[in-house]
Amino acid sequence: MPGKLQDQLSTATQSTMVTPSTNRPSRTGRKPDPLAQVTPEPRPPRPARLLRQAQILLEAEHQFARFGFEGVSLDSIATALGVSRQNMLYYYASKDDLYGAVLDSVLESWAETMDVLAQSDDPKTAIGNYIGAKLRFSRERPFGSAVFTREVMAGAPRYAAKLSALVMPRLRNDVEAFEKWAQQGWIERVDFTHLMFLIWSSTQAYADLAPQFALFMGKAQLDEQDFSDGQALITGLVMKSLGKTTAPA
Amino acid sequence: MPGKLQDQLSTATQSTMVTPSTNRPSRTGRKPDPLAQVTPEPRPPRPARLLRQAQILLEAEHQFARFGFEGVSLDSIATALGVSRQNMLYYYASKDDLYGAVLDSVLESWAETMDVLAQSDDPKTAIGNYIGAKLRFSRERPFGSAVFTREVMAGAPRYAAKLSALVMPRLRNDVEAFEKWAQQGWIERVDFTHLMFLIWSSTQAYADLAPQFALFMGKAQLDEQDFSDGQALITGLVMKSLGKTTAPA
DNA sequence: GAAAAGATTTACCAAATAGTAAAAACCCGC
DNA sequence: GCGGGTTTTTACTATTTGGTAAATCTTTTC
Repeated sequence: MPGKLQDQLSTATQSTMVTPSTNRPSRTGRKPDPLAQVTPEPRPPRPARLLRQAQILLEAEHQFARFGFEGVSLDSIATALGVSRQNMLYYYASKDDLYGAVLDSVLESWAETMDVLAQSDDPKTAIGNYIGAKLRFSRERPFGSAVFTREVMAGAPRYAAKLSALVMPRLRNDVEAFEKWAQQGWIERVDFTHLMFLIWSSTQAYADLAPQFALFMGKAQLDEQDFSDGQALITGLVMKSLGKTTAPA
Repeated sequence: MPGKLQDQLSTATQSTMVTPSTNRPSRTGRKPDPLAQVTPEPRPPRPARLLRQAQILLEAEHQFARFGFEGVSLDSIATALGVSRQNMLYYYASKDDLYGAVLDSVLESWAETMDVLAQSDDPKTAIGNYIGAKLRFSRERPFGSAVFTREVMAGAPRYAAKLSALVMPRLRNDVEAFEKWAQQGWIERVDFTHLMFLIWSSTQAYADLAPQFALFMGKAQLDEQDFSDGQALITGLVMKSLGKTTAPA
């Protein structure tokens, strides 16, 4: 699946740019150009490097999703990629670094889907788009989704700050969107906080618990039809509970 | 919390009874009574043993819930209990044994709540009781709940058989209960499979994601009010989606 | 084509981990 | 109090793990 890798390439690039900690300092400790101390000018990384980083990130995401941080060894990631652990440590200086990079890239996409709700004025289309976006994320990024859930379940031991900074405001924002619509009389007033919890958990489940869902349905994995069935069910439930789902004029 | 421990004591007892594998064979390998090979007569374990087993099980449940199987060391469980790892291995012969015992005891309670749905003829009360039972389980056994979810998320690498045997039939049974009510015209027909997924995941979230929910609500942990708010929201949603929720006569 | 920067390999290490073996201490019914 | 089963402790192992140091390719740049 080269497409998927390509998708993540940009993320890897960005991640590298943002966190230069992955650019190991040269072992000699000597500056390459002592005259230009103010501008280290860390010349752009080669494409091959970005590709490797993306490959590592992808494999790490898969493994962290299934076995969690402690359950994955750098060796198992490295051998899965056919490289040596030491070589991998050249790209990500430590296991924590790698894990952080995975979570960064996941959280970025995750946060985007949270923004979908408030992007439309009409509650009906907004909610539909929102649930659709969250389920699409579950379908397209199931491993990343699971990494995220695992981190939350563990009490976010190594990501509490970013979670608070990225996730909480968006949750709050979404609740406020519901509140606004209720105030305008476009939707029924229910407990929007818990409604968000329900939407969050039920859509997330189509990533985290998908294997179990599939097992129950007697198939190897969920197909597109299952996802759209789930979307229809969830959307229908939420819509109906909010009563008047069409914005006037 | 001595009450909680007491609650689990029975489970531990039962678990020991059911799985005599935790009763280590005597190190000599020599039968204590060569005349009575047919009736080993494994004299009832002392109360102290059961207590210890229950303590170990409880602590293991807590730690496995947060960090998963691979993320927990026997030492960390043992030191948390103030005993030596080797002593703990006397009660549970291996890490897998211990993990299996935890999952056994959790799954037993979990399966019980699944049976609540089909125990009433009236859909309204049945569904209400069911969602209530599942949320109570999330509240009273959050760690066990999380262990279960973690196992499912990992693809049930060491528990697939029991999951299929215990969970799947119950899920199926619950879906059938919905189907029956629909056939009798008591409830609206929706996709009951996905409805079960929604109920499962949204109630389970009040255990697995509770810390995150609490964080969002600006408190240290969810209180009883939050759980009943959640129950009201979920129940209301499901009820409304099923339309006619009162059984005729 | 030589120097420099980038990438990979080889060698090594200290800590942690699950598990084994057997001696020692303990407890309980008689 | 004594003998037999039941715990607990002590001692030890083999393996895995994340990480470091430095030598050795390999590629780019001038």
